[in-house]
Amino acid sequence: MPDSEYRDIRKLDLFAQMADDNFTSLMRGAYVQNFPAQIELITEGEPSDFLHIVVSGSVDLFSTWNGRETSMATVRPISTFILAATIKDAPYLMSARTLEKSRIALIPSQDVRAIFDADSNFARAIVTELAQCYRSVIKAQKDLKLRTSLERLANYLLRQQRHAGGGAAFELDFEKRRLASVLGMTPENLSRAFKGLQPYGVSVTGTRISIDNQADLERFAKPNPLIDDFST
Amino acid sequence: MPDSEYRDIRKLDLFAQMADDNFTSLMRGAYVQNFPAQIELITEGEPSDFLHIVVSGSVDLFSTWNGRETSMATVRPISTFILAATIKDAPYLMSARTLEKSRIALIPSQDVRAIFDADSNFARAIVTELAQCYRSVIKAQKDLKLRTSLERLANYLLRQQRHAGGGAAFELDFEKRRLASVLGMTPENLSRAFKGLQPYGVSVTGTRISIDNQADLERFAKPNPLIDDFST
DNA sequence: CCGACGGGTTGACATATATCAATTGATTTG
DNA sequence: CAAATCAATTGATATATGTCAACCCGTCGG
Repeated sequence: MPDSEYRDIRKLDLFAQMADDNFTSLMRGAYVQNFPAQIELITEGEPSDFLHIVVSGSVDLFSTWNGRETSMATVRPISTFILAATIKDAPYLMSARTLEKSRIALIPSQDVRAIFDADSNFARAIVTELAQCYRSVIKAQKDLKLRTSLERLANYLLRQQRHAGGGAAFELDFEKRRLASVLGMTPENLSRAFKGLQPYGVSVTGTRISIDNQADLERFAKPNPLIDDFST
Repeated sequence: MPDSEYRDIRKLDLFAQMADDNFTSLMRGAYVQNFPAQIELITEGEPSDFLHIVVSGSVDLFSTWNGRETSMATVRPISTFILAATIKDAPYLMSARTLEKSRIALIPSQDVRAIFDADSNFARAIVTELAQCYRSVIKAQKDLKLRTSLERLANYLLRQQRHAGGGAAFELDFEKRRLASVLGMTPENLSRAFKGLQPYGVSVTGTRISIDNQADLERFAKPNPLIDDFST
């Protein structure tokens, strides 16, 4: 593993505070690999042998049932995924596939569990990370159960806008069919939802979004920190 | 706090393995209180000063947005709620109200965080509990995004049946309007959904459910451990 | 006993969302 | 360049779900 990557991983909240030698021994068992786009990294139901870290590229977490499929989340550098399965030594609940050419680090789950017991800073970081993940899913569930698809899209755009720096115009960070799945609707419906937001000053050209009337859109979307603020 | 309650709480997965004196000091700051039915214990958005434990009775976790409300989960004895907010020292994402006369133990959040650092067995238990909670929400989200309301009801009935011992007839454990909210539908729709399951051998009399054709219902519901199995 | 109340149900209807088919437009590929 | 491909869009239509109003039927308190 190149030194720069090693340092990037070290800087993750999950690893930043732990003892040097614990981090080193965690990394000793780890390996890093490049994957092309559209490769299925893990499949739901399989045992969770490795904690995964996206070093570069991006990964889609999705689930299937009865022939249907839905996107649950997107993982971007640098962060981990399937931490909960690793901790519980339980089967993956979601599958993961690369969205683009990606570099993934794999840390044996048993090493993570062992170092957890040995390093209380690491333990605290894992707990914080898990609590964060839990709260994110709760927010997503509130979004799904309390809002219509039009409201979900409106709030998604406001979040994305803020994430992109807050300017009136910004880019969607993934293709619309995946956005539709993340928001819990069909691509056709997303297309109509964008039109439905035109009266509130939203215009779309390809992946470029422009919010021409911030106040109007916010009045419609009614964003709420207890749903839309990812940092708390 | 009576001795029997003290021992019951001690037996919780969360506290079972921790050192005696740590448990004692955790309980020293705690207090237990009786609440009547329909009392709002916590309100979303407020700071999370206490970890809550339902000793007896039951508690509804719910959320609101823009005048709408939805039930997120029901907490029954003996288990904790809002662990994640306590750990992160962040605002509650959900409100909680007693469904019936209930006895609730309250442990100051800062004590939980302090003992976490001092007791690695407690730390591990918290991580396991949080991972469990996280996975439960992921399952709930898959249920919501991948299934129709009829399918959700069918699978709920199968889960409830198993929970009740597996017999052909069993009782719903809460009122239908709340069940509707938990399943993400209106009471009217739930009523129709029950009718929609009649062809699969489901009959309903008040809160009593009878599954007359197990195989038929399962063929329709297609239960899946990665969504419906709460233990993994 | 009566009447108020609340949960549950039902029917009629409105709205939201999905589905299917066809088209466009951009990109890739031979 | 032309054919093939695929995401995105659009229109027509079907299905799912919500809303509103009415009603039923227990329970509870006067």
